[in-house]
Amino acid sequence: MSGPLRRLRRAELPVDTERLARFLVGKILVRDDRRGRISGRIVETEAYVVGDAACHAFRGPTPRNRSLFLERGHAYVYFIYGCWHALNVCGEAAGTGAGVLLRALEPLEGVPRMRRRRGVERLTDLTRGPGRLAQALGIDRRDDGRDLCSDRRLWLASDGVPAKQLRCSVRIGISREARRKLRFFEADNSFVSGPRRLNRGAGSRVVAAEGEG
DNA sequence: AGCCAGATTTTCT
DNA sequence: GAAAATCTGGCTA
Repeated sequence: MSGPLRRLRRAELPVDTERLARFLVGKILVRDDRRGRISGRIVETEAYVVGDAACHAFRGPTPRNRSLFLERGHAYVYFIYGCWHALNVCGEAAGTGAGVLLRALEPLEGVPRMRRRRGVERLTDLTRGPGRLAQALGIDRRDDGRDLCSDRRLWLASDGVPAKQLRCSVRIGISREARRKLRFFEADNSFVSGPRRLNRGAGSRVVAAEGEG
């Protein structure tokens, strides 16, 4: 059910953060180093769009968020709650701050290393949630600003398999602009984070996919 | 299955 | 000095 990996080119990334958030569900995030490869299928994203008070770029560039203003396809990695990192993909033209938070992966390669890094056994505890996935892949501030369309260590790929059914809901863990439905995920995928009420039933609705697999 | 409190530190007001 | 795009373990609010 998965073909060979093909690196995503910048030209095929939508030039719009909300569309990019939909586009990235079903794509692959790859971590390569001398010990081998860790990869996972992106099953949940959130868009933090232009003019959005919940977006870290809303009040303009600071030392922390400056890479969020890079051209689409670059990484913005921030540190939060004293112990976690989270990975975003920039979604607009250079100079415009907006991006897509990668919230959950379905593990593909490198599961033993993910287990060691996370200190847990259960497959669904490895990469379910933004902090967990960053820890499983060893992502930290050193990855901030990488170009995911050209970097050797951290990059985006497609295996040609599209997401089955895409749904959207409100975003998780924010207070500002909390009603906007900018969270996207694959329906009925057990690696998606968040409360059940958002993932099943009336808390979410079906949306059209963005592009091919 | 759902909800809550505590951990922990950077960042900006 | 408070808030923060979270996670974990424990209790049933």
